[in-house]
Amino acid sequence: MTALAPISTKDRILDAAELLFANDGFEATSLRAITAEAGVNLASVNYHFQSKDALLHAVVARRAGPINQRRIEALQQLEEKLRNEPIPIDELLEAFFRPVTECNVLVPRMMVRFHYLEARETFRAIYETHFKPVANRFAPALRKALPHLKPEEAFLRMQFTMGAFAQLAAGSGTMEVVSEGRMHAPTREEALRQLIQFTAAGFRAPSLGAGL
Amino acid sequence: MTALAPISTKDRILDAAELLFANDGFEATSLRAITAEAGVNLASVNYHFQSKDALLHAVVARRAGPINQRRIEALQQLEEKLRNEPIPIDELLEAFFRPVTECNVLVPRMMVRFHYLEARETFRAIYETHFKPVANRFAPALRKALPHLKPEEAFLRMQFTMGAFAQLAAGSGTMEVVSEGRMHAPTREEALRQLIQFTAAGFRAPSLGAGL
DNA sequence: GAACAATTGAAACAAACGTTTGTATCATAC
DNA sequence: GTATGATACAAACGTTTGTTTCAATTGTTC
Repeated sequence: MTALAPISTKDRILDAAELLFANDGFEATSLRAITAEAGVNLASVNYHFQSKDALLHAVVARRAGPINQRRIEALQQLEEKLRNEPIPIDELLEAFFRPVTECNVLVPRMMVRFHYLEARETFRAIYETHFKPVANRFAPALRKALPHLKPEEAFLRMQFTMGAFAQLAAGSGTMEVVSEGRMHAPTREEALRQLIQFTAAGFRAPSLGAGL
Repeated sequence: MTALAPISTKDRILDAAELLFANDGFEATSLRAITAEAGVNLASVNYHFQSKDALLHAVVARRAGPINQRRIEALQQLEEKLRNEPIPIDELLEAFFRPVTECNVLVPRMMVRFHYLEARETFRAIYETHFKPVANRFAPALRKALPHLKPEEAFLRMQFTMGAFAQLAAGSGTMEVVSEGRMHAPTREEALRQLIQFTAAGFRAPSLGAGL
């Protein structure tokens, strides 16, 4: 086998775009920066993909597919194990988040940036294609796990959870910077466990009742 | 008194920039879009402010000052009321978040976009100036409120909390869109109470101990 | 090894960007 | 009544953007 596999131009573009989109954002990343990083010609982006927007779709699609597949597999295993019993909220959260934390660190950061930041219209399409189906798949199990919450409350807390994860995914190195070196960043596994510990407790908190 | 006060060019630019930065982001918003929205001449941005970056600073500074002042006032009141007793975590969270939710809705959304999205170097300066001081002011009270957590855990959970709030602030209309109209968005007061309920429970969750 | 399609390369395109320029307008002060 | 300052304006600056063009090169198939 070859020591270093020859990487196709297409993949080199995807890798570079993923890196730069994650670090600088979509708008701020030029095709020239991408092709320079990838070591390929400028025109090859429009040749292999059709436009910068289509490149963004391809970058996301390459990662979202496997992640969502593993999410659904994990959910199915839980459903089979527990039959009709409600799935505990922390196991549900782990099924949803572990596949993301176990892949390349760049991916969640990039996705988070798109999640509520920029390229609004383009992201809308990405959301509909790659995130909405898996969200709909998890929704019933989530409802069953949270019988004490009204639908609006459960939904709002799921949003909080997404935000907490986003903060984790987006901010690589945030802890060192903000604490000025006094603290070390947790490993990915530690961070995942802390995220689940935090958000599961949030979900289990009593309903606020009347208000909402 | 005048029914509708004449708004200065400078303020019209600030208002328009705040609106467009919040909705489209910094990079994606051109000075031409800002001046068109404000109904002023293109050059007036570089006249009243010096650059697009400096305009961003001004937009943030106009809002961050009053908000942080009210945050610190609320914290002082809690400290005086409770003397040396630890401040309950939910009261601490309310002191921190209520001043933000009670101001113009655009502001938190805009700040969130900058918080871990774009204009990295510019935002670093904004963070150091407007957010770091108030964060340092709250830090000791937070530690005292969370004696069961290691410093790293407390810090990580504060990050989760920021992310949960960010999701709330960034996504105006998210609930209607994602739920496809089945749910109505909560009022700001309801959302704040839900945020505190969720994150306070997260903070109170037991330490994970050894790992981190 | 010739023929052909697929891919890459350098260069150029129009459009949009942030910024600068020079001048006009308007108060207020002398 | 004229000089002075701050502000507003239209126009153009040079640069960068995403995209296109077309010739050169590569890889594959007969």
